[in-house]
Amino acid sequence: MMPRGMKRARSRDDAGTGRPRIGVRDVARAAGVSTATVSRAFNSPELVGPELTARVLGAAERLGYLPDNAARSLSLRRTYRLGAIIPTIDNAIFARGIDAFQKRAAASGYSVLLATTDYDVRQERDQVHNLVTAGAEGLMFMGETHLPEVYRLLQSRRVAYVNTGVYRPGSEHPSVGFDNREAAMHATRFLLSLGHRRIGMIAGIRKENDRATNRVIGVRDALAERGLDLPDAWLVERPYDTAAGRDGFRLLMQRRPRPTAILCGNDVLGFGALLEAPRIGVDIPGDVSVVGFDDLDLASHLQPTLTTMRVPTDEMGRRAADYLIGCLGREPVMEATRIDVSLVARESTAPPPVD
Amino acid sequence: MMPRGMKRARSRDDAGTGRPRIGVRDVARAAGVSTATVSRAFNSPELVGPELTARVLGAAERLGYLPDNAARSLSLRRTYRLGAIIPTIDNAIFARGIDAFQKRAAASGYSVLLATTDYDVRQERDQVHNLVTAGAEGLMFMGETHLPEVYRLLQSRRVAYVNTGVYRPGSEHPSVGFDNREAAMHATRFLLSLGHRRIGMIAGIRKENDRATNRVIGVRDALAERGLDLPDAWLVERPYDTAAGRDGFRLLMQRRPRPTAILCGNDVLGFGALLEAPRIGVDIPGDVSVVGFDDLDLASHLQPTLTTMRVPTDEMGRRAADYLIGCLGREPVMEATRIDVSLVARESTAPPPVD
DNA sequence: CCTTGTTGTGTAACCGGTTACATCAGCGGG
DNA sequence: CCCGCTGATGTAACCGGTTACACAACAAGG
Repeated sequence: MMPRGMKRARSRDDAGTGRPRIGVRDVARAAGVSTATVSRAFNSPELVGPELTARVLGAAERLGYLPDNAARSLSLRRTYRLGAIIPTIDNAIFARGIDAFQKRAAASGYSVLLATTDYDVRQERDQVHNLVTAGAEGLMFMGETHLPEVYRLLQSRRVAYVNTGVYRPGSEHPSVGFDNREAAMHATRFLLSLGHRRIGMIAGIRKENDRATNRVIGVRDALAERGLDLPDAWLVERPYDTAAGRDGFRLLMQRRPRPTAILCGNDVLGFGALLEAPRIGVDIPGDVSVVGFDDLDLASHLQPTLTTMRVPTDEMGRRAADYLIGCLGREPVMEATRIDVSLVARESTAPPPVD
Repeated sequence: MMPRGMKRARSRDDAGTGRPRIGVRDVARAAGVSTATVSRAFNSPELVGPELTARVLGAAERLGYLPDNAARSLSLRRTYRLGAIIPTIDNAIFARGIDAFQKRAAASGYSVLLATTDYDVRQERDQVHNLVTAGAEGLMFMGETHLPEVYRLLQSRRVAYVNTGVYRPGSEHPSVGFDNREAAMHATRFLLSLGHRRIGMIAGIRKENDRATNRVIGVRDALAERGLDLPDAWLVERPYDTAAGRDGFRLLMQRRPRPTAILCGNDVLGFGALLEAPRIGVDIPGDVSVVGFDDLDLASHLQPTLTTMRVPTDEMGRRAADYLIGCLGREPVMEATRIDVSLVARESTAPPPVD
């Protein structure tokens, strides 16, 4: 029969490849102290005599000790892990937000798990489940439309979360962002102030997307203030990519009467409009004005430069991280944080043509 | 003195907010079985009688049991967590790769930790440290230039890793990607075949960036094959953003003699060139041909459309995930995987002007 | 000199799944 | 009828840090 020691010896190396993993007990032995002292030397050195601390750290260094994350998490009942769930990482606006979120999280000792949903709430639900079982203590969402079971899961597991890209002060759900309806109204009012009365829109897909939906509502509401409306013929709904933007623009340009200004659901659609125009002989802004949404890097480089709503997603990502970290640290946190968006007027907008 | 039970009771709820967390022991009690059976019912149901399995799953469902990730990781000595480290998420080419990487990982039950380095190897080292201590079992890198201590850490911790965006069959480090020098040579030969002899380059920052470096070398080598060279005056080095691309293009256009073709270190720089040209009265491709690198979405939409090297980063991300997962599953894996890149000829290239 | 603190360190029991090993039931063959 | 084997289930010892509590040493105050 195998001696007792054998089993333990095998269980402590990496899959039989030799080299046992080094733990607090090893460091403790090497430094001639107890495991408690080792742990304290790392996490609260002020509780340990200075020369002992040095001895422990020295031994740890010498042995190449790195604490085991899983054991630490289990013992502390804290993972220091956040999750971020976005529709797609392929849109620079989300990418930038995630980048800022991750950097801020890292600065506070949190790591970030990433997942994408392709704008599908069912994929979102699955990913939320994945992230939560992977130990995420806090989740950053894009938008506020999530399946009820998602909110239920978060509640029952006591996972902190925050909806970004939206601002909803009264809501039961925390948010960091801005009011999409209001922002769209602002952009629309700008077009109205230039003299436009026939305003069309290339919107994103509204199904299960509160931001896309509210931007359309914003345009409608701003038009309604002047007794105008947004006829179906002037509203096209397209996925957020450049080809779709071109396609949508071409379609709107075929309408008669045709709109003199077009508001796009985001910059990528706006780029499509800008790039399609010269190919079908439409002058921007001479014939038609175009407004985007997000202010991506390229907006200021295309010809003409694109008038757009600037959305500081990096700021949003940082604030979202701050919110979650604050929650988890049991600090007082604001339930809703407003991020300032502003209209950046560039070359793609002008008064409507006189005809 | 506080009775023994008290402490345990407190330690089992979430920070005093009530509701004790539900564990295998609770499920076992509710189902009238042992903890071993509960565990087996979840992880290897074939070892458990069917009606018992059902009883266990039912009880778990009823109690809202979700296994604790940390405990599982500790016990299994597996985290099922991968890390991805990229220069920046703000470039669509990386974003797309990460997206594919994450999706493939999720499909195999792995979650993905994300970190960015801003093209700085010291930030990279810190992030590697973060990800490893956060429990990453495998790491995906961009490029192969990493600090020696990074490789040392990975080795000593037995963390799997793979360098992407490069292809290095003989190397001691696994890679998934393509040969950047060769790809740049290919693009350069294309320009040569159009008749260009004065070829310039807007390169990315080469310091600590093997891909940027090798692309420059590739251009040089392809030119050398024809007895040509790349004078310093025709090589500008710029960070990967559109403004820098415009700037670099303007500079090259001021050189006398000026190049008739420009190869850009990536598409973002290429976009800059394309967008600057009309503003300074340069016709592309009439006066100058421009080639990009990556084939981002916009490359086929700008006017003129951009000739570029297509790099299927999504495929690269998937393969990288496959590689790491294979390693961790102790399956046989290839040490180097080649990803096909190809030149996509579009409107931005033509024979040089006759002058 | 004997309390009463204060500070520093050690012991060992946690955290919550997993699984080696023990146990027991049922079954076929000798 | 008994033995050995197979298959299902239970018991309890892990995994590796953390920390409540015990305890020792030493200083200050009475």
